[in-house]
Amino acid sequence: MKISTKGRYGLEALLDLAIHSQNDYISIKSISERQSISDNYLEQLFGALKRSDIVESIRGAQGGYRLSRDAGQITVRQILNALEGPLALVDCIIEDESDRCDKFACCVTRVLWQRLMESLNSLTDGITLADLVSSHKRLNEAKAGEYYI
Amino acid sequence: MKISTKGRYGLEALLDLAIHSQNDYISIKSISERQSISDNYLEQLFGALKRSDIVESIRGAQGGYRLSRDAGQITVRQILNALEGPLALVDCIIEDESDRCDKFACCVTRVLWQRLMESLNSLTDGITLADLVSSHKRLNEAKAGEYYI
DNA sequence: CAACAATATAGTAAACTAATATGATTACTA
DNA sequence: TAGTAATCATATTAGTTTACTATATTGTTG
Repeated sequence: MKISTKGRYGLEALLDLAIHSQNDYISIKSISERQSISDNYLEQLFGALKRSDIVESIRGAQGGYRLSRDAGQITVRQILNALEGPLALVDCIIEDESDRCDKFACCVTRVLWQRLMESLNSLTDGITLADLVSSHKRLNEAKAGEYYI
Repeated sequence: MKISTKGRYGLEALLDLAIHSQNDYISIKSISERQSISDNYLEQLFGALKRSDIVESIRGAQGGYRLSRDAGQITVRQILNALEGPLALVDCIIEDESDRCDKFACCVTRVLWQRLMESLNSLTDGITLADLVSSHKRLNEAKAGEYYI
């Protein structure tokens, strides 16, 4: 019941990007170094993020990635959907999945899985990358404050 | 981001048990046949369910399993915890896990994973096996009704 | 004792994950 | 225009996990 490193790393990398880019393009390499994630692996993730129109890129030297819109317009749900697919705990509740079973017990529990997915969806819909950025800033200030004790 | 067959099969098997047992002991084999789940595999799941005090058993001929308390007192959360562990989407938010990372981006997203877990917890806390049973009964009646159209 | 059923532990093939590797393409800079 | 820094696209792989299967043991009933 874990999400994979795709979702975790991807979210952390996007947070790094949102913090370090002021609308300018940031290279995978610099993100990879700050967050200690393999740059080769990050490239794959950013490929998916680009296809989902969450980031845009410029190739070549001095190229890189930046958010394709304001951080406040990018939700955690969009990010996780791009990297992990739908937040469904079982396959049979995904729209285009047709391999539904016909056991009575399955039909009953399906409603349950659906409710869990909806709850994850609405929660992640309500949190944007901008929220994470400001939560990071608050965390940083709190940390800085500790030195004065 | 899927739960494993442990949680799925286990929940379906318990629902079957709740429906077919009136406080009497039901064999794994009969559940396995009704739900088409390998009986050998179900035995493992019921082992875990017993250790979590969700079912109790009697060995030997005419033995089997039954719920260790009223279905209304058994929550979906208890069942999933027994079979899948805590509903944590990442490891670093589990109480007894000490392998916390120290990357700033991770700390910020940790709060997010925590909120998702809490939401799953409170939702599954509010649904009991008895709820699933009655939802099954309603589904069955609706199905029976269809024949009269 | 024979049939039945839970209990416990070990083994395994297949699938999946998390990378790694390789090479191509593109664009900026000097 | 040569060199280099970067994205882009696939393929490969080591390791892990999943979903069972197998085997043996213990206990219960008739």
